[in-house]
Amino acid sequence: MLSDNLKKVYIFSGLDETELETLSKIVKQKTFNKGDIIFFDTEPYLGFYITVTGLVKIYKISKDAKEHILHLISPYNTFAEVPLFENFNEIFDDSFRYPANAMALEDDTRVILIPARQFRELLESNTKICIKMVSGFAKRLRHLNHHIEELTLKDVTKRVAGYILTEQNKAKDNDSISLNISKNDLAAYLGTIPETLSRTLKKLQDEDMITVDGKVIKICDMDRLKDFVV
Amino acid sequence: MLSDNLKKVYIFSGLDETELETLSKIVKQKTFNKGDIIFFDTEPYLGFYITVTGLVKIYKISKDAKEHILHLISPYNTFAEVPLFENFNEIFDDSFRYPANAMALEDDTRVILIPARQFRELLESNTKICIKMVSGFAKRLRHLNHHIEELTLKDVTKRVAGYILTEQNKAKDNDSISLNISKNDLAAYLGTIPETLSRTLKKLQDEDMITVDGKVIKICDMDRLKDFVV
DNA sequence: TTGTAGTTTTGACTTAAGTCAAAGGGATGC
DNA sequence: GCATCCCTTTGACTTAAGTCAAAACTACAA
Repeated sequence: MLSDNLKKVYIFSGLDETELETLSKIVKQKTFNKGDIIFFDTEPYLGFYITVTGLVKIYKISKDAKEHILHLISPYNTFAEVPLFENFNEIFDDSFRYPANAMALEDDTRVILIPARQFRELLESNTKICIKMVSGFAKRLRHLNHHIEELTLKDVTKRVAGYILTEQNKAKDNDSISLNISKNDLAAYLGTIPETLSRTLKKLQDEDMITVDGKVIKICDMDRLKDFVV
Repeated sequence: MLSDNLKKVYIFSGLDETELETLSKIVKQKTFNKGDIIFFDTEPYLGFYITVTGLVKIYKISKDAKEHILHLISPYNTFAEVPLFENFNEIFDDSFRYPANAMALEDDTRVILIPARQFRELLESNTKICIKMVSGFAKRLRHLNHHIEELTLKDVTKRVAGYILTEQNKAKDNDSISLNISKNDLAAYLGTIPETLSRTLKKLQDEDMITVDGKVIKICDMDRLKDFVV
């Protein structure tokens, strides 16, 4: 049910049943297939989104068609909330655009659109949501800081090794990870290109730190991998 | 006066005189000289800061001593607010560290420290501040998104040209800018090294787009510079 | 003024990572 | 089945930007 989905979203976790009902009346649900565009950075801003199922990539494209992925949004996480706060008045005219592009990476990617105006009204009357919003932004800021640190201070090999360790840490149960995105997308996320990523994984394999089998990467020498990334 | 300074800080701009008085009693003022460390990323988190005079750089250092500057904080802007929202309970134990390093870049750099606990209490009772905090974070997020876009999608020459145009846009009055930071720092901010920055500026000069005289950069061919960066 | 330290520039060289082109793989649909 | 498309890998080559070392310039202090 819709309000059950909303409840699982961090910023809405403080709302009671009535508030959730009210909210669920103003939101819109949409479903996308793999490769479908959710929005382009040229479109007027309508509001922010929640991923309910599937996976969404937030990305930028340069003039010469290079792509860089800023975020990968998994279920019950939000995206495109930043423009909400652009400027109290300007949001509601048509000049506002989405700050990046969003694409579904899996079939049956379901998202919920929260319209900007209604949400802003809710926010101004509800301190709890507001504080959660700040916390959510803080988390996002930490992620971006970390991302910049990785991109500027580390070479591709260290970034790849770092990504593997982070993913393994999330899964935690065993020493292998299964990529949920294509290697093309992983390359774009790590600030490199598929060819280089491929060669890098091979290099880490030749050094006996990992084994790669399709989308499954197994960590063979955790210790060496760890003090290699730092 | 202290509360006059606080009033000029965006997130405090909604507070009345009494609230400002209360706030000014819990804050601490500190003065630093050029090159002084305000905090290291190894120190326990005390609270966030406001720059009142001077300039502060927020930066990261890699194991092999490479530096990257994340932000440059000018007067009446805040820094190190993100950890405030790390986790409601954990902030107050000693395990919390600053997420990056902060250094004064000018003599007589004055900052105000807002202690974490007291500010959190203020925040929970004051929706206005909370909304301004979200807006402030949104602005920061936009900046970081832009920064990542620059670093990943553009080469050094485009980044340098982009920086010049942004600075000129801020000043606005004429077509030349005066760097307020050293070229070493500018290089670290643009994700490169001093040698490369020097050569890049020379290249832009040879192409007759700019002239460089010490810290003053004059834009000679605005149009060409503009459609060069995109 | 000279000294000293820090910043910036220049030159010669190296290298990590990108480009281009082609060949394998794997999945999906007809 | 095979054809098509996309993803991934491999090889050969190029290049942007980094490294290292030294010189030039700047600024302030003795």
